[in-house]
Amino acid sequence: MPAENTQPKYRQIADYLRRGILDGTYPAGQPLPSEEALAKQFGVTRPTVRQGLTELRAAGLVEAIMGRGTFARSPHKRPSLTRPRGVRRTPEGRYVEADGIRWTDSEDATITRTDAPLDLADLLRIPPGEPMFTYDALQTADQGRLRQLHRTYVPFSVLIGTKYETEAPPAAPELYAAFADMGHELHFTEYVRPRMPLPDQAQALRLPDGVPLLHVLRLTTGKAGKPLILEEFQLPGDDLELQYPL
Amino acid sequence: MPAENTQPKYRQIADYLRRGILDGTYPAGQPLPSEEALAKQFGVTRPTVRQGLTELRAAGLVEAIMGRGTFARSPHKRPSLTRPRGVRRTPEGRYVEADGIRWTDSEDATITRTDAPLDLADLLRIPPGEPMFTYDALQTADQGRLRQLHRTYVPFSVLIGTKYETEAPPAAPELYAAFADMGHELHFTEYVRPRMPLPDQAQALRLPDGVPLLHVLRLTTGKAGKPLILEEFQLPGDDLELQYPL
DNA sequence: AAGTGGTCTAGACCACAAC
DNA sequence: TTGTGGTCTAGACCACTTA
Repeated sequence: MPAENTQPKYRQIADYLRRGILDGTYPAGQPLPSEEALAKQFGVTRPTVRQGLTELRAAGLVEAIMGRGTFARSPHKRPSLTRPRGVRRTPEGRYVEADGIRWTDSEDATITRTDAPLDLADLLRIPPGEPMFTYDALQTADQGRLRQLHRTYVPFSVLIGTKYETEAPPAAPELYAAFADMGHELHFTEYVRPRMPLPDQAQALRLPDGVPLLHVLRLTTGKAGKPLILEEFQLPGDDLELQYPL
Repeated sequence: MPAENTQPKYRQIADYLRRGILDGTYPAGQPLPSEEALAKQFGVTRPTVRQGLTELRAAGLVEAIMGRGTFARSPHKRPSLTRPRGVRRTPEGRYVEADGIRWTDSEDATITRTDAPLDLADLLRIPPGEPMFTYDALQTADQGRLRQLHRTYVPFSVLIGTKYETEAPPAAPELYAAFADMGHELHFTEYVRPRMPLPDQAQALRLPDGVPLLHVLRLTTGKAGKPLILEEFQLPGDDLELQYPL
C-alpha cells in the first residue's frame, strides 16, 4: 500500500504552484493560471483554489491584481538596494548616513509628546512614563520610490540644562550635531528585527501582501554611555537589505 | 449622508479583533471568541469569520490551535533575546561569536558540492557556476529552544594551494582559524533582510503562521579584501533581535 | 463583452482537545 | 459528549481590467 497523500487539496495546489514559482515554470511577474482554470485542473471548486492562493500570498510568493490575474513574485532573489548602515561626521560637523540617501519628510510629519512605554524606557534608561519629544514622519527619496517610516524620541530629561529646555529640539539626524556641540562623543547601536506590518504601515510603505518589514531601533549614546536619542525605522522588506561591518 | 462603511465584512471583523489585541482587550496568550460566536455576533457565516481570522494569522497577530481555540499573540513587544553580532578571536587563536551561544548541529547536517548561483558568485567575486563546498545544518542551542539554519559556502578556487585541496575543509567558524593560520587577516560583513519562510523552513524553525525570518549573509574576506567564505543564517523572527554597533 | 479576482452564503463533514 | 478549528462544496453576485 503506497503512502497515501493526506495533504488537503488546497495545500496540494499551493505546493504545486510554489514548486512552479521556485523552479522557474512561473517566472517573477508572469501570471499563474486563472482560479477557474486551476479549479478545473484539480477538480475542485474555486474557494478551494483560493485557499491555496491565499497561502502563497501570505508567503509573498504571489500577488493578485484585481481584474488582471495572479502573478508570481521572487522574494528570494538578492534585493536591488543594499544600504550600508552607519553615521559619518563631515568636516563641517554635520552628520550624514553612510548610504548617502537624502530623505524628504512627508507633509504630515508630526511632533508630539509621548510618555515612554516600558520597552523604550528600558533602552533609554529612564523611568517608564517619562515624557519624550516624538517626531514621526513618512520619509521618501528617489521620487517616492524609496520609503521609510522614521520616528525620533528624545526624553525631556536629557534636554534639561540645554537651550532645548524652552524650544523644541530638531529631529535626528540634525539632533546629533546638537548633542555633539554640547561636548558629547556619540555612539550608535542598532537593534534589528523583522515583523509583519500593520495595515496602515503596509499602506504607507506600499507593501504587497506577504512582505515583512524591518524594524530597526537606533540608540544614540553620549558621554559615559548615557542614552540620548532613540530612533525607530520601519523599512520595506521586499527589495532592500542592510549592510553591517562586524 | 454619513460616509458609509465600504469595508468588506471580513475586514471589519479583522479590524475589530486587531484593535482588541493591540489595546489589550485580548492579551497575548488569551483566547478570542470562537468562530461560531463571532459569526453570530457579526451576523455572518463562519467562512466569513474565518477569512478575517486568516488575515490576522498571516499578520502574526493570532495563532489558531486545533480543537482549543484562537489565541492572541504580541508580535510587537521587544524580543526576549538580543544577539550582539560579531566575531572575536581568543588568545588561543580560535574564533567565537560575540553572543557566546554554543550551537549544536542537527544529525542530518550535510556537506555537498554546489555550483555558485549568480547572486552568491557576485558576492564571492567568482564566476557563476564555479563549484563550492557547502555545509548545511539545522543548529540548536539551549535544549532546542534556540534554532537557526546555517550554511557555509567555500569556493574550491580559494582552497587551491592549501591543504584543503585534497581534504574537505571544516565549516565556519572553525574555517576562520584555518584561513587566519594561512596569514589572512579576516574581516566580516553582514547583509540582513527579512522574508517569509518556506514551509520546510517554518517547520525546521518551528515558526507559527505570520512570523517572518531574518535572512543574514555573512561574507568573510582576507588579504586584500579577497572574499573567502560566505555564510547564510536563517533566524526565527518572532522573539529575537540582532544588535550591531555602528 | 469577456475574463479576472473579491465577497459571501448555507450548509456538510472531519479531526482534535477537553471534560 | 461537547466545543473547537479544518476542509470542502456549489453556487451567487460584484468590481475591476482589457479589448
